[in-house]
Amino acid sequence: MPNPLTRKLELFGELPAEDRRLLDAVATGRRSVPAKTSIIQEGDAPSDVHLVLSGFACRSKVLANGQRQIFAYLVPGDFCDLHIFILKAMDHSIETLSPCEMVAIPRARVLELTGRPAIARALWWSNLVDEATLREWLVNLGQRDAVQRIAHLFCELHLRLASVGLVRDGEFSLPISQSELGDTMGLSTVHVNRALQSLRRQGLIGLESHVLTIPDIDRLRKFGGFNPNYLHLEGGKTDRSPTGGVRPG
Amino acid sequence: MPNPLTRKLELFGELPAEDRRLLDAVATGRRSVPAKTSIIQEGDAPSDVHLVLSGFACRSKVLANGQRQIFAYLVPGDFCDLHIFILKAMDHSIETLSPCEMVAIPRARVLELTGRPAIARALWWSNLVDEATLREWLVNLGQRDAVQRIAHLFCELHLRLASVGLVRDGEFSLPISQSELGDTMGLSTVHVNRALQSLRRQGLIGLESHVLTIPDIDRLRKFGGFNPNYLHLEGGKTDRSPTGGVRPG
DNA sequence: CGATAAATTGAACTCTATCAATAGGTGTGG
DNA sequence: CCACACCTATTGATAGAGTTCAATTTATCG
Repeated sequence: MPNPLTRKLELFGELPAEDRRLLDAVATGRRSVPAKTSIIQEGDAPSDVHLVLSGFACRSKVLANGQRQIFAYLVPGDFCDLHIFILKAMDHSIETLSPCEMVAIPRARVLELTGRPAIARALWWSNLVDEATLREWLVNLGQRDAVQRIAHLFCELHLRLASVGLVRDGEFSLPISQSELGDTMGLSTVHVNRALQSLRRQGLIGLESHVLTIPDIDRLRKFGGFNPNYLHLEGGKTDRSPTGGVRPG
Repeated sequence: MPNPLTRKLELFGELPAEDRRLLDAVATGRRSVPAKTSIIQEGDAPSDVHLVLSGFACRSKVLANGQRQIFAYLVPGDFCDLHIFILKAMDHSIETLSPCEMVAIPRARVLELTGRPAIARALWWSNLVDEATLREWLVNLGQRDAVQRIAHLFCELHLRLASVGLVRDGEFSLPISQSELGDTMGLSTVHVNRALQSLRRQGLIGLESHVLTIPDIDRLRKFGGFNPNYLHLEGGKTDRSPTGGVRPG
């Protein structure tokens, strides 16, 4: 059973068996981290690279006045801080949203991985996708109203989680609070609540006890103006169907 | 006289003379591009890498309803599309804002550059800074009101342009319209206009015939909540003074 | 100098935030 | 098992920031 990192990187293209073995081996020594726990603080210079194996974490920054902006969700298969090889200090923080399983991979081990050309290319691809995602979030905050904005985010999570096998029958676990959603979308908690009700009322989503249900993903995509091209999944092993290679079940 | 690319990359660290020579040589064959001209369209798979030598260009995306979001300004020394080595197609467009001078560098030439370890590292650094900038813009859109938002953008441009020698006495050329500013900040043209007036009224900026004057950068930074750490200039040849190594003149 | 784009202003309207209160859930200690 | 504390979700009412529409003035450019 491949770990989520291997699974994600193979979306870019098939990996040599030896590479796959190396990647799978990296998931040993996992540790459980409770929800709402800081992994890395702004200003830190971590020596290990952290990888999420289960649960949701996030990148975020807290302003002087206490406002917080979350600018990425880290889901299983995502690296937290690959840039430590270049940058002197973190310019943002990383913390868990839900209880997570993580591994801390020593620099040397990561260098071993990036020494393998296929892995290096896949990691580069993954980094470019992260960057494209950031751009799409900017479009989301700049151009869409609250309801569309949240719909768009849910479409993205649906696809990203499906690509690591975490979606079943259009349902997936969304272990975050409405206030955290607000910090993600630049909205107040109250308004997030009302936007969610609007989505439910329109039958676009179901959301109960932190399980999100999307009865008709195409409808939600149309509503939120979601176009999956920025996730750059079309070149790899996935197909070009409207759902971007993701099928229920 | 080094070109702006060389100058920018040396902010990360001194380069071997031979590397510098290679980088400077890349600026031959420049061509002039008028304002508001498309360089690369979403969906394209460009074969050359484009570099800005003078003027302002931008990354942007236009939604189905005609709304546009600009998510990066490309100023002298910035590459437009280094990712063509990995991604199959552009997920956004690039166009000039002002008249620009650009060069199209063939893939092979770029590979020659990235074959030099010091250049490769500097380019990686530059890419990470671009990504951090994107995150900061997300904070800007998500958490700050219109006036602070614009103030923050101006502080960033001040520092970035100063780092390639384009700021004199707190003044620099800002060859973009208020409507483009609006597309950048997720604001209507009308509101941008009023926000600019507010900044002028407070004596935080002067802006006349596309020349921006910042009489007191520290005051503007405080107002906009600007912290230059995300531009990661502190590790290179610049100092740690409050202006991040940038001095008038 | 005329034509066109950009900047500016006013007024009405909308979306989102804020304040405040209530209800539901969960975990802890007794 | 209950009481309590605390956090999350929900609802109502009000205020504010930003948009939209429309008109006018000011630049800019051939």
